[in-house]
Amino acid sequence: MFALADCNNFFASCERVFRPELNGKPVIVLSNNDGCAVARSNEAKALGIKMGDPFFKIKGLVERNGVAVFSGNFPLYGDMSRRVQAVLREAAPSVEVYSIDEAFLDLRGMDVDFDRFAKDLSARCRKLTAIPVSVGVAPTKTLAKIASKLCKQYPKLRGGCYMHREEDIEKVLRKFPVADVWGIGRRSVRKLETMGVKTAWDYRNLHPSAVRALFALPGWRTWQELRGIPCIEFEDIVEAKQSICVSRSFAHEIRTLPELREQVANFAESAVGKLRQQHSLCLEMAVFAYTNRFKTDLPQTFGSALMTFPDGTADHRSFVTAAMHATAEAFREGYAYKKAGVVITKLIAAADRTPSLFADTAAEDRDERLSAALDSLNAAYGRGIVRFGVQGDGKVMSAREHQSPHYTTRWEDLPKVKV
DNA sequence: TCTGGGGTCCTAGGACCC
DNA sequence: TCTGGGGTCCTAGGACCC
Repeated sequence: MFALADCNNFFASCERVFRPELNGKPVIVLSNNDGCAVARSNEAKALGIKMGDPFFKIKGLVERNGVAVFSGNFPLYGDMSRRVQAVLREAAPSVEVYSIDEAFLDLRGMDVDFDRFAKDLSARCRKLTAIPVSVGVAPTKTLAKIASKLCKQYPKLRGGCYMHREEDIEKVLRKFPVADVWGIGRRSVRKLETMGVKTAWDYRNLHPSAVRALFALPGWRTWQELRGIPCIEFEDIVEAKQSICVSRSFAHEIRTLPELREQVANFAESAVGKLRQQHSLCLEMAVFAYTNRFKTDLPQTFGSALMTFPDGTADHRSFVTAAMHATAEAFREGYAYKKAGVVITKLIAAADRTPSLFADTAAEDRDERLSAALDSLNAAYGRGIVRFGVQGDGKVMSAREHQSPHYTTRWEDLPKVKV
């Protein structure tokens, strides 16, 4: 058996932990620049607010209904996520953290009452972190995902449920829209519609050769998993990322190269920080910048430039320098840039590096010590405490009007308890 | 005025090898 | 005039996830 633990309306729930008066009230959390709704409490969902709705379009609705609005507070959500993970790790020997708000548990070989297990685990998460979590247990990861969704739909199953009997699975799948199945995306749904496949049960009953022909390997795996045959690997070992991207939309459009350079320098610094944390080197970096695609009356452009590091690098100075060259190459006068980013790819483990025959190893050692010193200063005193001049104030431009405090990650934001 | 950010896996097809 | 067979590696694009 596998379990999926899914935090309900995660970002909204995190905000509520520290604002308990908002329990039972509509809450939404916005994306970068207060752009879109990316999390909604049940009450906000009931008002018709959809995932990804642009904030400016729902502002009226939000004000009329007294919806509590929060700008995204990722340090808080990341910290709450770690707390939930810690509780999950106590419950099972092997945990796969699938996203910031979901984790699979490997229950193979465990001999317990799984229904009890699911409900107890949910209750324990609630007690220790104050986050509501839905725990679904089933014979495959795909079915466990479905089980955890059931917990949210049926009050009787709140917290946790165990789905394993063939007749129960059939009953559930017959009512479960195929579009909500893990691994079935929009494109596949369109194909399936023309074939009259509407529910997970319909999909499960397709002829295997049809599945292979139309949906290739991923669709095949999903088909098998719906039939109770596990074939999606349990990945509890965190692999180093193969690519790292840092990108943002700007609060206001950028028209000059120096302004763009400042933003990109900050993206590059953030990217190299992540790269160094996983002890990798990168062979390729791309900088891109583009205009606002929604403003169709303005001239549009998508500029990008590629830099390569044949020997691999994770050096702060090399990174920022390369990013600045690439920015100059990608930038064109006369456009209003709305979004830019740095993507680094072709990552290798630092230990696997083949040094150049002609490298100046003394200089490389010196550079590495400098980069390591930057890392430790920034870790000890806060990111950006030591930075490059081109980074300006070291902050990425962003509008966040509804920012909540960093309750758990910043001393001055610790909640005060009245006595 | 205002429309998110960050990933992975798979496949087909081209380039290249002997 | 005739023009094989079998393989690997890389890349771009599609599809999907939260």
